[in-house]
Amino acid sequence: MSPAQEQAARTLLETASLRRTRPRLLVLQSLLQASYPVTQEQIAEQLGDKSPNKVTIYRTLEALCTAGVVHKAFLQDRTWHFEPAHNCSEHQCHPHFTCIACGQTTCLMDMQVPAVKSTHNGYTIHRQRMQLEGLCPNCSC
Amino acid sequence: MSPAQEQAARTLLETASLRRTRPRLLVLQSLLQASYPVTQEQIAEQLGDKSPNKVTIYRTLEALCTAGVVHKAFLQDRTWHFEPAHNCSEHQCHPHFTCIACGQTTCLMDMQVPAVKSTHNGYTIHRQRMQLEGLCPNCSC
DNA sequence: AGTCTATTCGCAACTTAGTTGCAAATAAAA
DNA sequence: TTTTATTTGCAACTAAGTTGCGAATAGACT
Ligand SMILES: [Mn+2]
Ligand SMILES: [Mn+2]
Ligand SMILES: [Zn+2]
Ligand SMILES: [Zn+2]
Repeated sequence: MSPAQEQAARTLLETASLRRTRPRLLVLQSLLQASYPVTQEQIAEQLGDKSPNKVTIYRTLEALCTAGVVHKAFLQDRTWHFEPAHNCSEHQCHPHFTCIACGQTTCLMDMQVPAVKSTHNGYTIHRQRMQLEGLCPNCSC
Repeated sequence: MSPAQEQAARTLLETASLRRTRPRLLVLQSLLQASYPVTQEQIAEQLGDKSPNKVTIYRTLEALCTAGVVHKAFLQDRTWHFEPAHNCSEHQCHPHFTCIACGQTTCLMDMQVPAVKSTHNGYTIHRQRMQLEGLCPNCSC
């Protein structure tokens, strides 16, 4: 973990008005250095010996989500995958692509998805999530 | 359950090359008469005394999904919601809207969502799911 | 109609992501 | 340094979905 990321984690906690605790700094750094959304288990694995307790990771993720610093990106195999919210706008997150062959999920930051109107027949739309399935470049062969 | 729906259920089973058993007919009829995606538990509840065993409902839904007659519409609260596939195209399902106030989910059959291209930077896209969150007409007040 | 067999069903036991209650530890304010 | 509200870790729990296996049955064949 780079010093820059450690600093970023501290700043995010301050932004969120959350106490600067060891578990929170570790979880945030783990999220920041990942290049795709990760699960509680992946975070724990990545942190190894230093990892906080499972319950603490979940509670930290929940607090960060409530503060808007982290998003629940998608639910896959009944498991939530989390990512920093810094690349998403308020209403529209980038699409996520899951390969049905290798299981790998990718953030399609460069794909243009037209945002739906914020209202539709009386519905007020706060958030839009796009989930794509198919074959990744590797598995398309 | 109308006789028409009973007939529709029989036809769908035939289409899917699945044996016409009591549990399968019941599950299919329950799906057909629902106006939104439903869970295993909702199906069991709706069928009441006549409901097949929980495991049988899951296995039936799985078989119907494999046959393409039913779709897993979305995962909510770690629970799959199923619906007949008859209103979806091969690649694009209609968007689903969940109200964050009352929890109700609606199929937005009339919303135009531009289908993403079937390829993107080497990714081959087979299926696209759009999930919307916000306030339903009732709760927008 | 009766027989046969591959398929399907029901039950009990299991798996696992996520949650809850509570006592011990600690961040940060005083 | 002291104090206290907040946070953490542990153990036990919850609940959707799965698995193994013996019993039941759809549908083919006589
Ligand atoms: Mn992403
Ligand atoms: Mn639908
Ligand atoms: Zn792949
Ligand atoms: Zn509502």
